[in-house]
Amino acid sequence: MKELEKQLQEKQIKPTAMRLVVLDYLLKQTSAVSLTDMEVSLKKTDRVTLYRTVKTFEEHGLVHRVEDGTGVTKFALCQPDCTANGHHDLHIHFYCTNCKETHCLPRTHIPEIMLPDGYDRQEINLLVKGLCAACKK
Amino acid sequence: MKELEKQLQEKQIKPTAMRLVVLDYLLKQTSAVSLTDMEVSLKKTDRVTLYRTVKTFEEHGLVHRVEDGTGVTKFALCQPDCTANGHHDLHIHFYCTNCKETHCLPRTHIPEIMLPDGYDRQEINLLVKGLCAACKK
DNA sequence: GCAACGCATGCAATCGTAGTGCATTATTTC
DNA sequence: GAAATAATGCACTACGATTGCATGCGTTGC
Ligand SMILES: [Mn+2]
Ligand SMILES: [Mn+2]
Ligand SMILES: [Zn+2]
Ligand SMILES: [Zn+2]
Repeated sequence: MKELEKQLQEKQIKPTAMRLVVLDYLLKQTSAVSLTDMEVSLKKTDRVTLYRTVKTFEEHGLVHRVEDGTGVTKFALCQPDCTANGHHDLHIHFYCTNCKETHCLPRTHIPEIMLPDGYDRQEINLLVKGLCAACKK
Repeated sequence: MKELEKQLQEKQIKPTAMRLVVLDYLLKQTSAVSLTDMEVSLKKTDRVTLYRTVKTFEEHGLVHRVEDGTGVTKFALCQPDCTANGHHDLHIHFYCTNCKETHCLPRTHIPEIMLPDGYDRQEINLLVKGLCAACKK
């Protein structure tokens, strides 16, 4: 349990009981989760508290939000090099149209994009939809 | 006006009064629009009718939806080669963090993505956020 | 022309998620 | 331990998406 506390403190997040539960839950996930997912899995937790917990996590560079085109925001743990000053784990997200799961693909790099003249890039979101490895078989 | 009717019929969409109004409006836009945008601009139109109109357009390959991370779905006219069997105008979308407009960049091609083994790509959504040419100055 | 049919439209209502306000509770500081 | 500060829980609001249903309207067969 001390391990979880340390992970929070490294990101300057005070380790409350609720936050430890949420972090523990996030560490066990293999795909990005919505607030509703969390609410269902972690019984007895208030949705708004979860909302503010992941918001805090996001602001401190512990989780990033994933936009997978379903309309509901999902969250996943960041790679280690994210901080409160910004998220640096630029990677692809994959949405499986069969199992509806959304995966981070941190190994898959985003290629350089040539924008038209005058456009100034600040951020890139690359979402690939299709069948995940488990569903393809 | 016959021109508009023809455009609908080419996509197998029956040209009703409402649909002509919506298509005319979409042709005049320089950025993707939300249902609320349409509702405000086209007075006296019912939101649900607009919803179903663009849905019909989308199903027939006349418009495509644009997910720009704002949480609200936007729509824009397709390139000519989209049909009811699928949208084929794979291109980048650009969201300007200053003016909040979302542009299709149909000239900017999406580079090839190498996915991990087992993943099967069906669709790609590439969203770039930053400053548009007008706002950068 | 007219009746019957099917699709399009408009209105009301529901649903689901995001977000805010505020009182209560826990934690830190002195 | 008391005061100050931060986190939590509950109530409620906001808003876009979506459905159900009644009505309107154009097309077709007669
Ligand atoms: Mn990710
Ligand atoms: Mn587009
Ligand atoms: Zn899958
Ligand atoms: Zn702009």
